[in-house]
Amino acid sequence: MTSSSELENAALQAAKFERVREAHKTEVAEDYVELIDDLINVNGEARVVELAERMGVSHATVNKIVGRLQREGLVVSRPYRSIFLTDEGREMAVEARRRHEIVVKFLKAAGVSPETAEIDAEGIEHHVSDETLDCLSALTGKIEI
Amino acid sequence: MTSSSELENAALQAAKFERVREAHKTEVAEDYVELIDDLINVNGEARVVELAERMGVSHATVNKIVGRLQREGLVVSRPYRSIFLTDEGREMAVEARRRHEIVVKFLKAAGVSPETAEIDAEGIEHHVSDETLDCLSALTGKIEI
DNA sequence: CTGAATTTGTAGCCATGGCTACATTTATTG
DNA sequence: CAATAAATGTAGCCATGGCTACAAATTCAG
Repeated sequence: MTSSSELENAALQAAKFERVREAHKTEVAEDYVELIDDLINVNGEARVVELAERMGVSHATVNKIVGRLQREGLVVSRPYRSIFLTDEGREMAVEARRRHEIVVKFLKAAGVSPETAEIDAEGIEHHVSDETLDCLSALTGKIEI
Repeated sequence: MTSSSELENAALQAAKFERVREAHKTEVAEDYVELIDDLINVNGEARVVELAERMGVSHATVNKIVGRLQREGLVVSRPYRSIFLTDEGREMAVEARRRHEIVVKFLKAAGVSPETAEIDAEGIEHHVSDETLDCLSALTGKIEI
């Protein structure tokens, strides 16, 4: 149905790509928000330097992105102070971590090495619908038995 | 290991995000090259209008991206003519389709509806390592039995 | 074969997320 | 407490991938 011999409906196909582009917009936000939450939980605060180090990016880039997150109401930050999550940001972090963990668990259960599972999950988690997430959970249970 | 109570090594974590960013760069190329290959196989040629329609994007955007693909040696195009793949482009298309199909098959086998499977696969396929791909194939076989 | 429709190209705008370089503020230490 | 170190902020650059608007070429009708 996908490709090869027959071409699917153009509008449907366009909708899929549209969806992927949409997901990309929230990916960065999810990753940052989740990391900020982790840092707050473990270190007691989230600072620009550590975000930069853990994201593998310059502090200038972090600043820019934190600015956007603040505009979008996910984060609160005052100059030269550490970064906090809004309620909305915290919700997003929780949800992101939930997805992440489901995907990682599934991959490991499927026989993927822990290292690869972590790496692939980082890319996959943002593109998994609730429906698929449920199926992965269920499958993880079955495999483990 | 991922998050919650303990923070993993910063360099490792950075490497993962680095990897995801890297994948993003090739995503667009893979999607276009695969679609171009499909169009050539089915319609005999790939034209800008149809790429635009199927990607859900303006023709100006397609033009810009095709320009990049040509700079990168994946595609050949002359003004006002249809678009062709280079050998490298064709290889990328074949590989992309292979991944796509493995992911879709797996998702369907896992109980995801065909529509959702197609949608999610579009986002997932670019972030799945060879190791994971092998595990998904194997798992698909087991589930089907 | 000419005129209209379609397709393609191009220019110029925008936001994002990279970067370096430099400025400023905060923290540390002698 | 002053001087240095570290962290943060800001400016300005780049490429990407969106867009609209307009220009040019090609195709299709009549």
